[in-house]
Order: sequence, then C-alpha cells, then structure tokens
Amino acid sequence: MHLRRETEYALRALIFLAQRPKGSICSAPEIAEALGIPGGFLSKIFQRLSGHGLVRSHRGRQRGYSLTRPGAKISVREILESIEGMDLFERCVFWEERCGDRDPCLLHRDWSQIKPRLLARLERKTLADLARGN
Amino acid sequence: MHLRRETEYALRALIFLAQRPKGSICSAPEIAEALGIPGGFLSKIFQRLSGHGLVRSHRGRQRGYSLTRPGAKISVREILESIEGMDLFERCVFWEERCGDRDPCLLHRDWSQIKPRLLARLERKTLADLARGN
DNA sequence: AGCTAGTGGACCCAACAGGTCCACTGAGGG
DNA sequence: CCCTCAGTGGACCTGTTGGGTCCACTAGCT
Repeated sequence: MHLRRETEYALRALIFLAQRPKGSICSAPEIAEALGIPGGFLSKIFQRLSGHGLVRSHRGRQRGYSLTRPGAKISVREILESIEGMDLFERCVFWEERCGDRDPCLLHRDWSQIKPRLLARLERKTLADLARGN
Repeated sequence: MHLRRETEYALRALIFLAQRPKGSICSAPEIAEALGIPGGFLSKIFQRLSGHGLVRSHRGRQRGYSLTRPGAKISVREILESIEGMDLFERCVFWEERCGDRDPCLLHRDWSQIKPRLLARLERKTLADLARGN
C-alpha cells in the first residue's frame, strides 16, 4: 500500500475525463492546467494509463486522451494497480517488502484479516463513483 | 501507516526482552548481536522506547534495558506509536499527508471504514502475544 | 511543410530512511 | 579514585527513490 503522488494525479485526471461528456478527448497539457499538475509529469502518467488500456491516445487535430470505457466500468482498484503495479495488494501495509504466508512480517496476521475488506471496497468502487464525489 | 525499519527492530527487541525471565536486563549491544541489528542504531531505538516509558535503562555494573511492565500490559499499538509518532493512526494508509474529515483524500471514506477495525486489533494485541508467536 | 501533442528514454534534485561517529555521563570494581 | 563499559544525544553521512524536467523523435491534421 502507500500510494504515490503519481497515483493521486492519475485519479484526479481520470475523474476530470469522467466528468465530461462521454468520449471527450482532452490533451494532457489542458488537463494539467485545469488541475494544477505539472504537464510533463502528467504526460508520463497518461502513457502508463494508456499502456494499461484505461485511456486511449489520439494524435493529429483532435489530440489528447479519452476513456476507453465508461467510468462506471472502471474500478478504483484497476486504476491503482495500473500505476502502482499489479502486486500492489500483495504488498504489506506495514512494511514495504511483500510479506506472504511464508515469511510473514510480525503483523502479517493483522493486516491479512483487514485487507480483503478494503480490497472488496476498492473493487466495487468505480471511477463514476469518484466523479460523483463518493 | 507504513512503518519504518526502526519499528520492526523495536518490536523484535522488545519481544526478545519479553521472552526472558521478567525483570531481565539486557544491554543494547547484546540484543543487537543476538538479533542481527546494527548496535548503534538499536541504542537509538531504545532511547526512544525509554523516553516513552516502555523500557527502563540501567547504568553501572548491571547495565542495559528492561521492560517497565509485563509484556501482557504493553499493547502493540503503544509500541508502534512510540516509534512512529502519536499521530500514526491519524495518517492515511494511502497517502502520507494526514487526511481528516475536512480536506479528505480521494479514498478517505474507504480507509476510514477500515481503520477502526485495524486499530482495535492492534490495541488488543500485546507484546506477550507477539512473544508467543501470535 | 508546419504545428502541436503524444512517446519514451535520460536525467536531475531534494528528502528521508537507515545508519555511523563521537564526545560526554554515570555507576560499580579493582 | 580512576578505569571501564554502556547509556545519552547530537551531528553527520549516504544510498535510494519519489517527483519532476528535458529532449529528440513521431504522428496526424491543415
């Protein structure tokens, strides 16, 4: 766990896209400006999101990025994992090194009791929920 | 959340103390040696634990540290907070900056649903439990 | 052809975790 | 009464990494 700034930016940028008419295309500089995020950095972030199929890029006249799916079909979990890596939820809240059932950390039990609940919430929660302010 | 290495060392050292006859005094170098923790660093850690009243220091002939209370009376939460700071559980799992009910982070709701459960567990769990391998 | 933004790699910088060093303190033993 | 060893605490060092910039290149419209 413990998310990077990058992931916060990703969420905010995706929310921005989700809040406008479906299929809208916005450029990275445009979104960066609107949200107060450094432009070059946001470009990088979109590249990653694009690699994971959450957004599609467009070049030429109408350039920028658009969502590949409606916000209600994109789970928060998916977004987090796109940026943080697919092993995000294998990692431990307490210490970064992943602690599995073998070689557990001292507090492994405690986290493993709690984790599934959190995971379920983030799985269920969608970009559309976030865009609605939930 | 997200604990430092220091905190892991603290837990291990305290477990070490809890596992020997009550009132035992062990020196930092001795414990460091036994647990494979850098000596100078462990001294620092004990100083903090001592400042928070979890251990007492002894000088002179019989020197070292001893627990001030039986392990069953020291909660894991207390230990974590001693090292990480009292605001540990006000911090957010997701992003480091504390996110309260005002100015919440994007995932504040989700964490605030889960947190009390984790907190309760760590409050209930004691050093004695850890020493017993739980 | 030229404009602008996407692409992707190299790179830079500050902050901080993790850990070392050192000079000082204090209690007991010879 | 001084030596010894650990506790005390502050200064300091260092490698990693998160956060962000730069630059050369590509692609699609006008």
